[in-house]
Amino acid sequence: MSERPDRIPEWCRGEEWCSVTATASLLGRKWKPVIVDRLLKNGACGFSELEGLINGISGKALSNNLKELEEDEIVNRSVISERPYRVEYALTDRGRDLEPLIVAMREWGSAHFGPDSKKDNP
Amino acid sequence: MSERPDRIPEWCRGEEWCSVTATASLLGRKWKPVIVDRLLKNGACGFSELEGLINGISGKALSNNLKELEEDEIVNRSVISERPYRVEYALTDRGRDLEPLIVAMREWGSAHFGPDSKKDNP
DNA sequence: CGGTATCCGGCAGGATACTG
DNA sequence: CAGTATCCTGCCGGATACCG
Repeated sequence: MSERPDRIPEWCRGEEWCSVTATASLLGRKWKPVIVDRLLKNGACGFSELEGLINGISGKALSNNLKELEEDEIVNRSVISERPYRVEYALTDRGRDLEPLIVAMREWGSAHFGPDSKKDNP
Repeated sequence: MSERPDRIPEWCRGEEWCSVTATASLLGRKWKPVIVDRLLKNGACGFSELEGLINGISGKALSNNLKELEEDEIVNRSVISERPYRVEYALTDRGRDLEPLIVAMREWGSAHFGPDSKKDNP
């Protein structure tokens, strides 16, 4: 498949300052980072399993986002068994490389809005 | 202002697995991480200056995103001078705390789509 | 179980023109 | 310079119903 997913803008080529734009183009949606987070923590998941792990997501949104993540080679989908029908979504290498990014999101989020976030002057 | 911006969903409260959702709610848009990236690299900027640093953004999008980032206490806006009219956007402490996250985005982006990204087997 | 089809609303964001 | 106003588009995503 393509080295450069269509989701990354055409004008965004190589320049160092473009890398954030490129990343934001692939992950900058409501659910994508959360999906990657759950796959990092739980390993490969089935569809409904993933749905259960993500509070508030609708089946359609999950389906669409998984499809795009697959196109962008962040997630890999494989059929595990035919009867009963079982599918598994797992991170690719590229997807696993997102771990530091997701960890940074977790930390920033819980530092500022989490259970033990310190107010202005603790 | 509010500890928990409205943009973070109501059901997202404290639980550790919510921190990614919370962060995605605040930054998970097309331009926000890019804006933070530019402010990190260039320091405080005026409006047009920032517009020039961000390839492809429209004035309206920049205006809207800055307003939201300000509401979420990630960016601070201050009027520098009245004649000529000058404004400056700078990161708050909370905004500066995003640096590791933005750095992770830069690194993932340039590793996978950047000028010197290695193909599958270098 | 693992989705797709359809309908539908909202909002993000582009273009352009205009203001103080 | 630093925006706002308006118009208009497309996509995102929720709800629901249905399929193999």
